Amino acid sequence: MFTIGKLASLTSVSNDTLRYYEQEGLVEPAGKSPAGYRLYDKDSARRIHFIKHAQNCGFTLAEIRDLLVLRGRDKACCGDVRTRAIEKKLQIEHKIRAMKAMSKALDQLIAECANETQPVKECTIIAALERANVSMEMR
Amino acid sequence: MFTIGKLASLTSVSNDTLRYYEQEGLVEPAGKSPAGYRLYDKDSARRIHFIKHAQNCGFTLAEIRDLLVLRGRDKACCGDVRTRAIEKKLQIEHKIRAMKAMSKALDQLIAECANETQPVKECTIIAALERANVSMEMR
DNA sequence: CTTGACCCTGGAGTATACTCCTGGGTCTAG
DNA sequence: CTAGACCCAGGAGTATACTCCAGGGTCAAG
Repeated sequence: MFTIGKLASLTSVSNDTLRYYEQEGLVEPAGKSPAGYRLYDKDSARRIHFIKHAQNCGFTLAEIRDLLVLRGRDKACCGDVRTRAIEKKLQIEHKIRAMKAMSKALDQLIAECANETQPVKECTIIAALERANVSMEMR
Repeated sequence: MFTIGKLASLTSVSNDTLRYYEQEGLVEPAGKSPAGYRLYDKDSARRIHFIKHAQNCGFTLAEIRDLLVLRGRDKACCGDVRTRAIEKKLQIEHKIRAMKAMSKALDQLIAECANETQPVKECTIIAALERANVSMEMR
């Protein structure tokens, strides 16, 4: 069991952020000290890592909370989680395609702009980005 | 030449958003009507598409403005754009790796949770996400 | 028994990217 | 010549995800 500052440094988030997550229903301390200090355990750290990872991958805090709540409900069916997972996977795949197109466009730009003294007008970044045909319907 | 509503529907953004972009220095109308209506041309539409695409790929409006401003400066060297492009490419590659890990974790989840009536506790989404080893230092 | 590091709550402030509202002018079809 | 659709500026409001602050309690070391 450790206090908030410890968990904060273990997970590289701030005390404030941890309290904010608690307020938003994402993490509960494992317990409280007699003085009212939040006390956390290893599981809390795993939960924070989970949150950060999921966030990194494009889940919002609300979505993450949903997943965490589902996990908590013994009666919830796998199907619920599965549906969400499939939905999210499609979103992620879409985003990956967009990012790959962007990456390619950047590659081209980097290659073609090797001449450092050439004026920008000759650069192809804008053309490359305009060419890249990725749908716009993403958030 | 067409008015703001036309451009809005052509590019699937709202009138308000277009005015906001103008305010933020991202798009100028090609001209104004005698009554003060904004008038746009095809280039405006291309610019909006560029903005939306770049945004979709993780550029912030500030970064996009920088790129657009650079394009406008005849004297700017290709090197400036190139440096930004390389930086952004690294960020994008990092993000793509994270998303791929997430996608894989989701695949696994979807496969393992094929039994729709299985309780969530048996699901592996959290485990999968916790296993996925993607660095946390991303924004 | 005090000092400094740490913790608490509650609330305000920040950045980004919109989104909506008020109160008014313009334009086109019937 | 009027109704309805569209445009304007300026400013307030929203959502997300923090971040900071005030005012005060707690705890371990010396």
